[in-house]
Amino acid sequence: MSEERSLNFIEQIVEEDIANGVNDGRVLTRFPPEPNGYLHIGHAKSIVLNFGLAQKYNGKTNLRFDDTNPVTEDTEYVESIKEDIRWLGFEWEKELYASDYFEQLYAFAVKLIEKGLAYVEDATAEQIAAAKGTPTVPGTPTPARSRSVAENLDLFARMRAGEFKDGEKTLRAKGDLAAPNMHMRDPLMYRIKHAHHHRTGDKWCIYPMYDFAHGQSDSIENITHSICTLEFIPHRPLYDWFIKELDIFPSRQYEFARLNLTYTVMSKRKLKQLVEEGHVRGWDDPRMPTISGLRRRGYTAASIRMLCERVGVQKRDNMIELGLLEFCIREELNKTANRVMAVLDPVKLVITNYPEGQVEELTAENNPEDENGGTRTLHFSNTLYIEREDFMENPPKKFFRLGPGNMVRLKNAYIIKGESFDKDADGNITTIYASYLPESKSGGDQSGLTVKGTIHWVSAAHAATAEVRIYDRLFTAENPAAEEGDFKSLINPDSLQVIEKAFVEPGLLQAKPGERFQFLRKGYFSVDPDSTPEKVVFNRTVTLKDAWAKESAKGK
RNA sequence: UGCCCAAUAGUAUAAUGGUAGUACGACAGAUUUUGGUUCUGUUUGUCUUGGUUCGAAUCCAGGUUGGGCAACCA
Repeated sequence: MSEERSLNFIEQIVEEDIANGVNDGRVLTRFPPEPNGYLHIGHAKSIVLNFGLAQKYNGKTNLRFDDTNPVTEDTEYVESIKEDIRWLGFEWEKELYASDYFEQLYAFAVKLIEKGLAYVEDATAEQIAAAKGTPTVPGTPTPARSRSVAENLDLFARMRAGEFKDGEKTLRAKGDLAAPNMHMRDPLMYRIKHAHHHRTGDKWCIYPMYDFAHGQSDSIENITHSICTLEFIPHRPLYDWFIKELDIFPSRQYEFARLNLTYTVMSKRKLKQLVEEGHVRGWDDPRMPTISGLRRRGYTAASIRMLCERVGVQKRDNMIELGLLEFCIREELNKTANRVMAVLDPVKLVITNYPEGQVEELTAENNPEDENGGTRTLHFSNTLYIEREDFMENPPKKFFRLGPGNMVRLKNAYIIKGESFDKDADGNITTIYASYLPESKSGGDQSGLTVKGTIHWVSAAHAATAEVRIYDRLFTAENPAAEEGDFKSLINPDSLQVIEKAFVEPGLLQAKPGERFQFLRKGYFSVDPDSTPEKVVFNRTVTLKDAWAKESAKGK
């Protein structure tokens, strides 16, 4: 009752239908993936839409695998798709397969033949294409178009019986060869494929085409609102035509614009290529826009759902900025992720006036955004690691970190003042020396000083090591699919950086795969399934917003 | 070229004939033991030309631009 969110155009249609008593107000949607690849975030939009609509209007959603092409499909994909939908937080009413309807669809085809609305074609693919004409030139009938009903019935039965080779015959609908919509010019309904199907095995050698399977499957299930993407708009007249001529339940098709995200690709074909050619480590590589990739990267289901809700549902093509997805995950993790300190690019810091060998226990807040987040104990000593970028030999004015003579606070510990440093033969700083102010201890600061900067650290003697994988956008172009040439030439060569030995708080050794943390000042990280008890592996989900990075980039 | 779909700040999205609003971003400031968070403020928009109307982002017509379709893929 609280929010007054306006309805998207599909919700408006559904509400009108309910108001008009269409289907007695019943709402049944379906999510219909072809099991030939892994789900990506574009599918998430469809899932959130279909399942969300049903939830909102007291309906149900079926999961239906559109498995009408045996040569591309596999059970492996079926399993991953189910896992991903569940992970996103949705449960389907029925798990169904278009292949469950092969017998029924065959009967539908026979009915159309009997009505004189379908015929068995002898022509090859090339001949059919040639006879279809062009958008401006009407098609011409092939000789087979005038076959008798009896002959068509006989031939179609023999197609099913396996008397013909692949490509030798097809079943076509008798449409309108002059139709401006090319899909109505005698579209194919069945083709012969002597191929093993992942569910029906070798029972069938003829398989229905999308156009003769999808709408009919919707109808068989009594789907009320069949929601698909924009490219199926030209198929809708066919969808309606089959339903009308078959006189079956009138499911209705509605189309929305698919989700596009900057700096990635969203076509299954391209994603498959990235996997098969080894540009990424697999479908669940954390750089992939797949659901499994995003999950491994550390994205939560809620953040993906939030994105889908924020981008809305429309008919205009769109390109969503990756930044919006990042906003969604930061928004959630800021509230839920415990803060820890991790030094990714370490340099040694020695506190010259802190007694050698002394160890002090300090208290640190786990999450300032969470009152019940609790605290943990940190160990402090005279030798620490800090981030290399947190020290500058000649700091510019706005650099609020450590430098010779500069003061900075060590998070949860003391204020220190930079003194000197050692360099190796190559000019790299090897050790930084600083002094600390004993009266500036966190929680009971008596120093009266305020410093601009606070940096994170770990005690060298107490730190654990971990592998940290830093990810960046997979492509260098905003819209790789739109660029000239091979999209793979636009792959970002620096999309993965592996830090073999980062220093982290020792407590992190107990972290379990999937756990998420904020590495203070560095970003949100989640534990990768590659982790072992000996070596924890972290994936960087997303950086924190970084005002300093922006500021320092200005000078260049 | 034929048919179809679409067009509102940088990106998305609302306003359904009656004050063009919201979010993300950007910019500025305040707060801050994370250059994070939070808070405040600022900036930028109805593709175009006509028409209907007291009144048009919205309806109509023409144009422009972008996208889709012409697979034995889905």
